[in-house]
Amino acid sequence: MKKSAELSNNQQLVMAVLEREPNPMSAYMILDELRGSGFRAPLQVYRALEKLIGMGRVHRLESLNAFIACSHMSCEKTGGTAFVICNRCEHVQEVCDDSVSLFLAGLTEKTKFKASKTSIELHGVCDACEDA
Amino acid sequence: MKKSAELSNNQQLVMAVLEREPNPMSAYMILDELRGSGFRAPLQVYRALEKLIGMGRVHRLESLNAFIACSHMSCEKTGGTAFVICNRCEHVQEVCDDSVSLFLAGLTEKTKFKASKTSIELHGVCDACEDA
DNA sequence: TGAATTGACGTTATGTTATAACATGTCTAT
DNA sequence: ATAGACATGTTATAACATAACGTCAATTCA
Repeated sequence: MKKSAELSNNQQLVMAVLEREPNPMSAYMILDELRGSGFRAPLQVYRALEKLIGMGRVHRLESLNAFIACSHMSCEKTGGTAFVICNRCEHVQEVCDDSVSLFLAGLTEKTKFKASKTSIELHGVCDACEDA
Repeated sequence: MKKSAELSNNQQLVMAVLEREPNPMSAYMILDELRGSGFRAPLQVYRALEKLIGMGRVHRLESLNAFIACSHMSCEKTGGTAFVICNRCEHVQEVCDDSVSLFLAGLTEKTKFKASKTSIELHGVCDACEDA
C-alpha cells in the first residue's frame, strides 16, 4: 500500500517548478522549464498537474488557464478558496477562511445545489501596485 | 452620436444565438450556428462577444470557456454575479444578490484590493438532476 | 508463481480556444 | 473633404488541452 502523499518523479518535478515560481504559470511555461529534465510533451505536465490538483497541492486558475502552488497546508479541507489576482504584478493572494466557506454554503443552500468544485477569482490591482 | 445600447449586425446575430440557447455555448458553437448567416471566422464571434460582455448582456464562464446570455436585466449594476453550473444538465443559475456583493466587498476590503472583474463559478449537481 | 490489475510514463497526432496582423468599408463631426 | 472612430472581413498562427496508442514496473491475490 502506497502513501498517497508520495509524488512520482514527474509530479515532483512539476511541483518543484511551481514552488520556485511565485506567480501563476501556464502548463506550457512549466513544460519549457522542464525540457532540461527530459520533458517533451504537454501531457507529461498535464498529467502531473491533474494529480497535484487532486491532492490539493496545486490550484488551477480558470480565468488565466494557469496553475499555482497552494500557499497553505492544503486548502481543500475548508469549504473553498478565493483567489485575488493582481493584473499588474500577477501576484495571487489565496483566501480560504470562514467568510468564503460561509458564502459558498449560503449559495448552495439557496440554490439547492450539491457543489463539487468551486472557483472564485478576482482580478484587479493590489495594494502594493496601487500605491506604486 | 450613437446610442451605446444599439447592436451592430454581427452583435445582434451573436446575441440572438445566445438568447435562443439556454445553456452555455463556446465561441465555436456560436460560429457554427452563424455560418448560414455569413460568418466565416472565429474573430467575428469573439469581437461581437467582447462588446456584448462589455454591455453586460453576455457573461463569460471562465471554467467552461463558454458564453451565456445574461438572464437578468444587466447584472452589472450590482457588485457581482455567481454562476451555479450543473455538470449533468448544463443548466446555469445566475445569482446576483446582496450576499454576493457583500461577500466580494468583504474580500476586497480584507485584501486591500481594487477589483475590476470577478468570477464566481460553482460546479456540481442541481436539485432537478439530483432527484432524477 | 504467475496472471491480472493498476498506475505512471512516453510519443504522436489532433482537437479546441483565442488572437495577431493587415486590409476595407462606413459613418460622423469638424 | 477629410480625419477619426468603429465595425467588418480574411488569413495565418498562437496558446491551451486531450485522444489514442503502446510500454513498463509494482501490487495483488488466486
